[in-house]
Amino acid sequence: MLFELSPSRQTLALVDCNNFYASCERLFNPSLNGKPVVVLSNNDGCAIARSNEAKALGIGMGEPYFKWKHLIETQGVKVFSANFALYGDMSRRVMATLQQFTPNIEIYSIDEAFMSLDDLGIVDHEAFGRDVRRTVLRHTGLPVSLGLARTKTLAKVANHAAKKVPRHQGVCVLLDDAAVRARLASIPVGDVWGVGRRKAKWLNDQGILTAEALMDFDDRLIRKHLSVMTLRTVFELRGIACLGLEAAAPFKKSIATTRTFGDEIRDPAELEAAVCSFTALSAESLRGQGSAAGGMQVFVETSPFKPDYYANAVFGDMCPPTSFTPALMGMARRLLARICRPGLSYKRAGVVLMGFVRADAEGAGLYEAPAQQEKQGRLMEAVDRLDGDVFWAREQLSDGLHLKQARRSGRFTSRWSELLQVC
DNA sequence: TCTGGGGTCCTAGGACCC
DNA sequence: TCTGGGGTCCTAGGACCC
Repeated sequence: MLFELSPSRQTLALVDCNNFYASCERLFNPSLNGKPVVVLSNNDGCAIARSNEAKALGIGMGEPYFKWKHLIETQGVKVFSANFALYGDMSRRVMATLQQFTPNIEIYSIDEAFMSLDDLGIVDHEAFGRDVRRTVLRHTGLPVSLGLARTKTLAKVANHAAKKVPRHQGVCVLLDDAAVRARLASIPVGDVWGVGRRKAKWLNDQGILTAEALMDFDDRLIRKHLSVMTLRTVFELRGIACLGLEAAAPFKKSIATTRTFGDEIRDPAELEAAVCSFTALSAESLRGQGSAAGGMQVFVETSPFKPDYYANAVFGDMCPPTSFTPALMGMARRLLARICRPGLSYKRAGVVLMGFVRADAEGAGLYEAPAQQEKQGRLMEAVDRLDGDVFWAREQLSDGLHLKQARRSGRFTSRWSELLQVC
């Protein structure tokens, strides 16, 4: 049997910050309250967060800036370059507040967390939700919404309702079977967590339009035409928990640093410097989780919106696996040399680390003398403590990371270097 | 003129093996 | 007309999420 088939008795809450990045900008600039606010992606390319007022103007998620730029003049839209240092810091404050209610939380993304409510002795779930909401607002100034339900997928549904249905005022409890069914009937199948555009289209073609219809659909057809993941989603809609709370942050299996450049790069030395910067950032994150990388991918790309598009990627093996930045940079440069064609203007590049082993595992650094290894480790620790204020020599050539960020707000909460325009 | 970044997982298909 | 079959491993590409 694939799954335990009895309905779940657990209770989960999904806490989600409302329009997170836009709310963070408002926090330090109250004059933005009530006005449409949009936060842009790197290079000020497209919208990645919108206040409710901005959504009401029809500015879509991921919509390119140039398409709605005119609304700045006509509708008074306030626009900001992404300030990930600020958002990361605010996220940590929100999560710390949630952890005061229970240590059993799963930080799912920068602005979302699942809380296990079992063992808390909650009698009135609605009142509990309101308490969490009030407390987070008081501690951080950020508005959140809560959805309470028996499974993660239903908690997502409840959270959606908490945001969209005014009478819920940010808290929706969905524990009763009849209430679940009624709610699912009002939700388009494409809005269900785990059902993307492609699966929604297939389901619509089968006559499945709502989450309720998906809940009642044929398991065998789901398994045959979609995937086991989608079948899990269907079970979760039925109140049968297939996805557990993952309290410990899982080890990443790959770590990538990639950027689209604000201005295209023609000079191979500059491209190399940028790739070295990406390597240093990925390596820092790698050491942060105590891993060493056994593999690396480097890729480059010209603008896909121009003729003579060129994209290429190459893999290399690190033997033994390492987290030592100079060794990783050396590999990155060798790989880049194999795919970088002179004369082209590059718009995007990236470094992906993979094939991780624990940094202290046997085999990691097997061929380095122990004294050498220890020296390298101490050096990297010292570098990481300096928190981005150190530049590797080859990075310096890159003059930052070639990002355009015309409208970034101040670093209200961070001492991070102004030079490194990354999260 | 101007279109993000960082992840995970599944599936299909080929190579290879017995 | 013709075909063994089943297993594993790897990779590329797709789909999805925030």
